[in-house]
Amino acid sequence: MSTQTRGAHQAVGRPSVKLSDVAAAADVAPMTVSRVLNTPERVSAETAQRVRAAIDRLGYVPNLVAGGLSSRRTRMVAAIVPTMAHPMFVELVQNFTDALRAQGYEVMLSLSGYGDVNETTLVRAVLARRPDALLLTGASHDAPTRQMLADAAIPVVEIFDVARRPIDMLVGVDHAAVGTAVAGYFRAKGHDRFAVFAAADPRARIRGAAFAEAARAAGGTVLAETVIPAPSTIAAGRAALRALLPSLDRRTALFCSSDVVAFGALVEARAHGLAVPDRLAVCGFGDFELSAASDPPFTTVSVEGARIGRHAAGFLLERLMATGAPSRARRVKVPFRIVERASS
Amino acid sequence: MSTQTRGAHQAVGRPSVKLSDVAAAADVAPMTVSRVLNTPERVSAETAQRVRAAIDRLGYVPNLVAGGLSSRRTRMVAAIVPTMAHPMFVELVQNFTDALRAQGYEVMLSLSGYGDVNETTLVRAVLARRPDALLLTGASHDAPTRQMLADAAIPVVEIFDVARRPIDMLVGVDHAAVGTAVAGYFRAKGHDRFAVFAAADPRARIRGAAFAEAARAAGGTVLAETVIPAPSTIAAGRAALRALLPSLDRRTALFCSSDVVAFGALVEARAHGLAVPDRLAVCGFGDFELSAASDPPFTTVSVEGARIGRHAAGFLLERLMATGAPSRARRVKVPFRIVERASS
DNA sequence: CGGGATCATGTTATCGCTACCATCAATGCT
DNA sequence: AGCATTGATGGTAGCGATAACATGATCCCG
Repeated sequence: MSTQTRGAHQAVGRPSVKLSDVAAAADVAPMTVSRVLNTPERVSAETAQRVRAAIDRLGYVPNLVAGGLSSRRTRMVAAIVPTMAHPMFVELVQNFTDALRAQGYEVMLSLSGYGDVNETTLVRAVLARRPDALLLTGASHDAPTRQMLADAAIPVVEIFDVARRPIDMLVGVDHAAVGTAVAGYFRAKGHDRFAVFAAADPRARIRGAAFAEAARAAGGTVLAETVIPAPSTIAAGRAALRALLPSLDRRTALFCSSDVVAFGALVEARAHGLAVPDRLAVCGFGDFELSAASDPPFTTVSVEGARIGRHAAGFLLERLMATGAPSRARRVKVPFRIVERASS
Repeated sequence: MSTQTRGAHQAVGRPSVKLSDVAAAADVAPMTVSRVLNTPERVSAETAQRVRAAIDRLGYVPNLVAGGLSSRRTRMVAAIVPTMAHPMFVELVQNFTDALRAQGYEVMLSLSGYGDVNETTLVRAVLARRPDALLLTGASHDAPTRQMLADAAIPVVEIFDVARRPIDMLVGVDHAAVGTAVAGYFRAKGHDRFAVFAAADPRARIRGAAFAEAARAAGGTVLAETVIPAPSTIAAGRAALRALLPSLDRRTALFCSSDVVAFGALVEARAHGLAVPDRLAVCGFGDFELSAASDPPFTTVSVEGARIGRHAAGFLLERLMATGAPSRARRVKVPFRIVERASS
């Protein structure tokens, strides 16, 4: 029937419809079918219509693996985030994905967890798929990772952290400033006894450490700097507060590295009849829906994930769509906001 | 320097290290390098070592795009789930990913949302990347989608729903049975007035409808079948309960299609001084951490996402690793469990 | 001690698509 | 009218890897 010479090699499965089949059916050259799919403006309307009809008739689904190899562009952007259990990341990824999809890129999502997967290994696996660009959470990466990224020569945007020397582009959140700001907020309310529950995650620890430091610098007492296993849970928040109870004989201000932990602490406080905010003032982090709906609703730090996602996508797209303009490093710091509620 | 003939074609960017470069550096044929990476047991120890040294020295990262085209195996499994905002899906995906990773497959995750993305379009985009297998949430798919999946000729597992005629394999949850069981549970507690808040998501609606039907069949009164916009939020649960308040003049049993909604309903109930469980009994769905930590902790339906993920991965792997055994359709129904707590 | 079996490695021919250049017709401009 | 320009389409040559087969070398055992 067709002129294709089917190699003896790899005769597995039914041969699927390919671009050349569509070309034959529409009586045009394969290259023309490719143009209809990728640069339709360079094909005459009637030819395009004929080709589209053939595509529909044959149920052709382009093979982006082949296309990616040939063009050296996979139209895919990889995103490495620690978790999707955190609503901020959900929103971030959603916005990042939407912005890229609008420009014809798909996002390949990889979850790194907290420490259980080796970053170098993960990045290598991701780069093996040859993404056109990469989003990376955090801004401290080891030498082999940085080397691989440099060799890959693709746009990279680091998010959710600040770095002295970013790999390429950065959409950061200043976690130390968050800790300091929360301490300042509590001080302004007259607190002089503090405690902090921080998850065993680099950025949570930075927030916690900065909080403690600022609290001490202001002459306050830091009763505890409790480290909570990542990922954060309500139960861990309850447990941490339970352990702290004996020290809570006077008015104390507590900063939790996550709203989930803060909620747990509040539940435990209530169970022990500890008055909030008179005896224990609480501030969380993340501005999850929970923080507003809890009883009492609690104060928290809000960071707009959506904004980070959009910014990051914008930075990458600027590079990806660049016609000839020199690519420049970009960095932006995303603001945060203390949302005051009844818990403090 | 090297013997490679670099085509004039596609001279973009710095040429990255490729398999043939490693081969040259290690003084072996390209095929041998490929073997070291894919079937090391077929290479002598000393050659393998020499090749590995060259790989490390050159910082070679294999190109899976090229490998995928050549072998027609991408070592990638696609997963389409509606959201990661639901902890059950997070757990499901995590377990699915882990099980596949252990066998050398990576998971490409796509979020379909609830209705905003056209499934056919999404599936086409996913298949264009030629995954070796596919996980699909839900079990009702339109004709074009089914056709594409048939043409793709890859193992497909549908999850979280039951179907009369699954596409291929199925790891289901019987949502109608959930609704019926919850109604039965409430009846056993002497309830005769019922209400249900169900999200505008196919499976949530099935749970809600089955609940209402069973309640009526038992001679009960169904005060409301409230549809909540998907995705579920605490606020929506509060609003729905607020609207229902005028009807709650007598003891009523409420089933919510999500723990998030149930939590919202409880918060609102407390705000209005409605006694739980005496006046309002509540049951959620999902067994989120929230349901146990809330005050009061509330009854919910637990479905093990981890189990679904593991099962689904197992089914796919059975096919993917099949040596020659005839592939058979598989289906399993994952059980659910009503976890009784203080709210009912 | 010889021939088939096994092991380690090399050679060849694609996988399905697209960049680049060539071709040819229609068009614009002086 | 003559010639450069533009637009639509086609032909060719890879992209970087691997399946299948080919080749020697080594091995085993009667």
